[in-house]
Amino acid sequence: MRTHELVLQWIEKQLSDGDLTLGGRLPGERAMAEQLQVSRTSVREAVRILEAMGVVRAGVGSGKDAGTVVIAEPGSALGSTLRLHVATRHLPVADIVETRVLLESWAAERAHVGVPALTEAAELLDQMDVAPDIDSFLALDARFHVALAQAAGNSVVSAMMASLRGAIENYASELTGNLPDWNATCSRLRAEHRAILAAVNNNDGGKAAELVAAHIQGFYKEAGVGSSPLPT
Amino acid sequence: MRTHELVLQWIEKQLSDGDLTLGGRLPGERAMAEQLQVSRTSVREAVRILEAMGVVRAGVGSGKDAGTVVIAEPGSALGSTLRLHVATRHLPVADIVETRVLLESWAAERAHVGVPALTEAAELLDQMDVAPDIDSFLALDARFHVALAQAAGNSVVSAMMASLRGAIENYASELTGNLPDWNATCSRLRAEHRAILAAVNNNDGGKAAELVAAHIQGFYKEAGVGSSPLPT
DNA sequence: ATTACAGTGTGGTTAGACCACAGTGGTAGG
DNA sequence: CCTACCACTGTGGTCTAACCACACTGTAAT
Repeated sequence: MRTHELVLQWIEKQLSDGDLTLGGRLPGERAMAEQLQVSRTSVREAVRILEAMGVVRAGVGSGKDAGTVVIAEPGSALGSTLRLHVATRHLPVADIVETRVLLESWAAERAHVGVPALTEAAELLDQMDVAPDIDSFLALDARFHVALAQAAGNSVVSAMMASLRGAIENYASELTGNLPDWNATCSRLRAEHRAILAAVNNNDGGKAAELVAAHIQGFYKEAGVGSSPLPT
Repeated sequence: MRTHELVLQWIEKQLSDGDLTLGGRLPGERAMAEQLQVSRTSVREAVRILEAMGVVRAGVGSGKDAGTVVIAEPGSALGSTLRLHVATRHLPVADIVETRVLLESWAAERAHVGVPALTEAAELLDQMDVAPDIDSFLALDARFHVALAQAAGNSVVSAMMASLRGAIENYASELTGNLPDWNATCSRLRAEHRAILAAVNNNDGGKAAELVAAHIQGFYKEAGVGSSPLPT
């Protein structure tokens, strides 16, 4: 077993034993190196991995933001991973769209009314009405969909949707070039968003799920990407 | 921007530009360090991150398995990430079970008959009939469910199911202690697996989806975990 | 009381060295 | 001629020792 994996194992044990909790600080890199009888290099490689996984955040200097502290951001970490794999051309757009439909319609059907995520979703819709350009509109759009998914209260589904956000923004941005009339599409999307949120707040989960599925598939169809599943 | 992030960016560009493809080799660590005018340490940290993401695999020595080569294993990478976050107690079991039901019933309904993954699934069932102990049975069980999910041909859903595999094995192993009679449960599970596979091969997607959902929820219910969604 | 500054500890980065490993190719012995 | 051996080469893996920038902290001078 490689040295940095040993360090990783040690830190993971501290986590599952509860010796390290959310917001807690890891010992300094030099201290860990001495305690585990390894070089600081190996400790650093382990920390780098944890950082990439969204488990810790490293900060220089001293005080509140300094040191290596435990965080919980699986979404952004899974997002970078997906982005890298998309770069290797091994995750087709159609599959991402299909997965979105699956996750989001499920979440829309089970959204808990009154949850903070829905308030955030409503605010995002207001911001989208005055978005200055296409890309900022799409960024808000992606955040709206993530917020909607969070409303179902399943942390795994939330993390997965958050991880898709980056990919969604990218592809949406590329596909807008295929649209005949952005202004018309934009207006339609905004109306659909309002209808979805209304259905959710009205406790009409079934309708919300249908609307979400139609909303997502409608955009990608219009932008020139079919929604039919492709074999890997 | 930190130095290793610069290296990461450079490698990602090589990937999206197609200069680096699946199975391709990265330049040696020393060569990259010189080319980018950074230290070998920084290059190594970047490579370490890519390795954690399942984008590359590092091998010592020379020849076929040597050097740092581009692979595509988002599943195992996402799996480790999820495992770490479970260790921080931020991903409840109930959410994982719920997500399994969602992904697997969807996949069962859309499984493509005749695809290699289904052949593998059938072989796994045969091996489960002669599994020597509980843990190896559960390991095969988890692989069976992943294979089933792959049959739908959506690479994103496949990667997500693969990433859940580790968590599934862990929790299933812990929960078997709650079962009144393992032998009885094991027989039932085997029969249910056969029924699911038969429904899939019979092109009866709807029935397969129902059976899968009942199969997963049944086990966790029997082992003492409710299937009701919990707020985060 | 306020200001300026040296001190301390953090992660970030670098250079240079050595190791184990696995193939390659030359060479000595059969 | 063939075989067995062995030095060579290039890979990632690890380690040491140093320096940097940063941000806070305590102290001393104003």
